[in-house]
Amino acid sequence: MKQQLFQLSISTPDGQFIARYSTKGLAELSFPKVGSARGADRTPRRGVPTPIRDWHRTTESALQNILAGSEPENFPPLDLSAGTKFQIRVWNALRKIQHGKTESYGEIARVVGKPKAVRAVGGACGANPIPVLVPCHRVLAANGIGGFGGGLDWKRRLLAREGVEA
DNA sequence: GTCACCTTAGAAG
DNA sequence: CTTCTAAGGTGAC
Repeated sequence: MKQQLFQLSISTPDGQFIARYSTKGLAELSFPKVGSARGADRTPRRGVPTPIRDWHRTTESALQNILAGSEPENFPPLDLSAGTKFQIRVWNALRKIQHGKTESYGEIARVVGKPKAVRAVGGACGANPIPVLVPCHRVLAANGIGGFGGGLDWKRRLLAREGVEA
């Protein structure tokens, strides 16, 4: 059974992000599609529960803050229940990385109690449903920036905004 | 079952 | 210094 997600868009200087909410919180966030300026948001004007509209406000503000290179004051509740036990631990570890700081895949692996599961951490980052708010981009390889599934370009840009040298 | 992936420490050349 | 290998979790085939 698949539960209904409420999809709303967020306009930023970098384009239109798409946020999807479950009844538990923000479940997904996706980068703008290049070139598509049209309102692809299937925002159900009348079916959005009040708490979700509220979270969306917070998400918008948090996202815009991060893109502008500053630390968000508030985060919406995140619904990470789509992930596996391991992935959820990784994502929670990522959320602890402070703005402007970075960790290596090895560090995260150690934090989640699987020091040797470095590559698995990479996998979990790639599976991260909420980029930017769950800062998968703050995880670098031990010898450089490493990779980035949805465009290494974004990773570099986000890090640059935070004043991080990659 | 096999392979590829946002990795890395260590051994060999 | 460069190259190769092995090892972990997960999803696609």
